[in-house]
Amino acid sequence: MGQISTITALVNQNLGQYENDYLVIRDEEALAKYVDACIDNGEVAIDTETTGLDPMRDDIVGFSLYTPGQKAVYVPLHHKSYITLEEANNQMPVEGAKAQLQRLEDNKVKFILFNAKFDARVIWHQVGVKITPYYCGFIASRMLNENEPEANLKALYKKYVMKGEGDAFRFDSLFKGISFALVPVNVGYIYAAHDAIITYELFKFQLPFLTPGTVECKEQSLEKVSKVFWDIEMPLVPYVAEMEDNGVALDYEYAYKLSEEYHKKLDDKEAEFVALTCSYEKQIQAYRDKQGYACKLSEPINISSPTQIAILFYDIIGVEAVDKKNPRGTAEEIMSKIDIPLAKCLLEYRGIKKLLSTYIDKMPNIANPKTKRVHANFNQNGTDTGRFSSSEPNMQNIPSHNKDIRKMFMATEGYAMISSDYSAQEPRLMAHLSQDKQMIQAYLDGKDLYVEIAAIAFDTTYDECLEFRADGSKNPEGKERRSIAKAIVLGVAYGKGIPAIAKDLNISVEKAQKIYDRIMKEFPGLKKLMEESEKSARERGYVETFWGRKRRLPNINLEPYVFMYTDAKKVENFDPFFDTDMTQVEVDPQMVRLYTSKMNKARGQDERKRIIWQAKEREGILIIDNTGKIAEAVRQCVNSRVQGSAADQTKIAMLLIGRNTRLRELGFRLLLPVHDELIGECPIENLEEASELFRSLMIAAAKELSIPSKCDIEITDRWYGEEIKIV
DNA sequence: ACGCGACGCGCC
DNA sequence: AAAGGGCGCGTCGCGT
Repeated sequence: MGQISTITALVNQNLGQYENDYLVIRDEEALAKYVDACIDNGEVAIDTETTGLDPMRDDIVGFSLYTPGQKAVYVPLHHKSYITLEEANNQMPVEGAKAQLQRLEDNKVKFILFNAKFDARVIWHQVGVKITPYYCGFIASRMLNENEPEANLKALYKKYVMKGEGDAFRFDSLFKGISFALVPVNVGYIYAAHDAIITYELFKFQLPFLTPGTVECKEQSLEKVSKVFWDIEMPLVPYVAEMEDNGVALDYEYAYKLSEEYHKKLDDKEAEFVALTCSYEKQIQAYRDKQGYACKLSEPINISSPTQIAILFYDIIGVEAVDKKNPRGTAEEIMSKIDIPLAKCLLEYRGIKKLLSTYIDKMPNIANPKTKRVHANFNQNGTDTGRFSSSEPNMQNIPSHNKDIRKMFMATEGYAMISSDYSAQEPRLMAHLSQDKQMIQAYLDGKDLYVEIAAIAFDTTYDECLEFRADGSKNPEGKERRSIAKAIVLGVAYGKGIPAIAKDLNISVEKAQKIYDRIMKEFPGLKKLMEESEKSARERGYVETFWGRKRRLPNINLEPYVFMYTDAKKVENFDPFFDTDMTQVEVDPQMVRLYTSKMNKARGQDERKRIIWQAKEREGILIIDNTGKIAEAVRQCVNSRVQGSAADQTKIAMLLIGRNTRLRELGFRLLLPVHDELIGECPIENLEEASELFRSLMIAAAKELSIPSKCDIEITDRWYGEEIKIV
C-alpha cells in the first residue's frame, strides 16, 4: 500500500501541470451536460479503466470521455479506499452512467475507441449498455500496417501524433501490479482522461488514411483497405463481442473424467520410461561419475527436459544422429526415427502430457464458473494475413485427431451444435485468383480439383486418379496420384520447396520436380499467379487479397547481402576524426563482388557461415545475409493472398450471419470461428431452417467469385459428437 | 522472481 | 543443398 502514496507523489509531480486540463464528473447532471456536448459534436472518444482484462469477471473502475471543444473527463464508478478497501465516496452511480451512455448510443454518437471490443464488452457487462463502436484505433493500425512493431495506444500516439517528440506520459509501468481501483480518483483521473484524448487524436491522425478521396488515402493506395476496414472489420466488432459473450458450454463432468483417465495414462507412461531407463543404469551412473559436479542430468532424469533427453540418448545410450542439421535434436520428427523403445515411450509421454496441460486440465480452469462456459478471446486482427487468432484459451488448436478432447465442449441444453466448413476454401480461392480456365472449369463441373490436376499431371484419365473404381474396388494408384497432386498444389500455395514436397510424399526429388513442372505447364494460371504476386510485392511492396486487404512484404526488396566494416584497421584511409561511424564507410567494391560471388556459390548453411566468419576475421567486414528473409517474403506472396482472401470470406460470412434477423429469431448464435469453419448453436426445434440458412449465408459471402463456394454442415450434440438427424 | 527466446506441437 | 504459410501456449533455460 506504500506504493500508492509513492504513485500519488509521482503523479502529482509529473502530471500536476495537467490538473486543470481534465475534469472529474461525479454526478449525473454534470455527465448529462457533457453528453449534450457529445451529441452536438456527434462523436466521442471513450476509454474504460478496469481491474483486469476479463470483461465478464473483472470490474469497471471508471471511464473517460473526450469530445472536441471540451475538456476530457473522467467518471469514477468503483474506486476503493486503499486503506479500508471500502468503496470510495462521491462517485458516479452506475445507474446514472448507464442512462447517459445509453443516451450517447441512442443519439447515434460515434464512439471512438482503441481496442473497441474490450471496452464495449466491459460497458455491456458492467454498466449494462450495448454501445456500437464506430472506430477502433487498434484495428485501424493493423489495417494500415500489420508490421507495426508496437500496435498499442501509447506507442502509436507517441510515434504518429507526437512524431516521437517528447513523451506520451506513460504510467502503465507505474500502475503495474496495482489495481486501478485502489488508485485515488484525484490521482488517477489525469492518467485516465488523457487516454481518451490520445485515443481521439490517434483517430484524427489515422482517419484520412482510411478516407477515400483524401491525399493520404490516395498516395498510399488505401481505398480498398479502407473498404475492408469500414465494411468488414468495424461492423464485425459487435458480433465478435457477442460471440465471446456466448462462449461454449463446458461439460465439467466429462472433463474431470477425461482428466482422471489421462493422468493415469501419463503416470503409466512415466513408470514405463523409468523402467526402460533402468536397463541403462550402469551407463548413466558412469556418466554421472564422469561429469561429477557439472553433471546436467537431474536425479531422477527430467523427462520433460530436451537437454537431458539429448544427454541420455546421444551421450549415454550412444544413439547415432538422425538429423545432420540438428544432431542432438529431440523433436518428434527425429525421435520417431530412433528405433528404441525409450524413444517411442518418450513420444507417447509427450503426447499425453501436452493434451493434459494444454487442453484437458486447462478448460475447467479457464471456464467462467458463473456461466459454466469457456469465453475465449477472438482477436479479429491477431494475424498479419487477416485471420482471427484465439487465446485464453486458443480454441483454434483443439485436437481434432483425438476426438475425446473436443467432446468436452457441448451444445447448450435444448440446443444442437451446427458446424459449417468451407470445402477446399483455399484451393478454390487460389483457382479464382489465378483465373486459370481449367481450374475454374473443374470446380464449375463439380469435379475434385486434385483429381483433375492429377489426371493431367500423370497424363491419364480423371477416373484413374480416384481412390475407388466405378465398381467400388480400391485403386491405390489413383489415391496416390491424387495425394501427390494435392501436396504439390498446396505446396505452391505455401511456397514450399520441391525437395520438401518430395520428402513428405516419400518420392524422389526428380519425380516431384517433373510433376511440378507439368502442373505449371498445364495450369498456366497457377504459374502466372505466382509470378504476378511476386512482381506486385517487388514493385509495390505489398500484395492484396481479393477484397483488397494488404499484406506488406518490405523484406522482398532487401539487398541480398549488406557489407559493413567492423574493424578500423582494415579500412584504408580511415580517418577517426572524420569518419566517426565506421559502419557507414562504403566497403571496397572489389570485396563486395568477391564475397557476393562466394556467398552465391556456397552450398549449405555451414559453408555460408564459414564465409561470413572468414570475411570478418580476414577483412574486418561484416556480411549480413538477407537471402533467407527475401526467400521468406517470396513464399509469403502467394500464401498471403490465398490465406488472406479466405479470411476475408469467412469474416464476410460472419457479418451476414450476425446481421440476419431471421437467424437471430431462430435463436442461432455463433460460438467459434476456426479459419475455414464456423461453429454455432441453435435450439433443436429450429435446426432445419437455421442450418440451411447458416449454410446459405456462408456461401453467399463469396458470390463475386468465379467459383461457387461449397459448405459441409454437421449437426451434433457436442463438438465432434453424435450426429443429430433433423426430423 | 520474472521476462524472453527457442523449441516443440496442437490446429487450419 | 533445399526454410511451407498462419497462429497460441507449455516448457526449458538463459538472462536480468
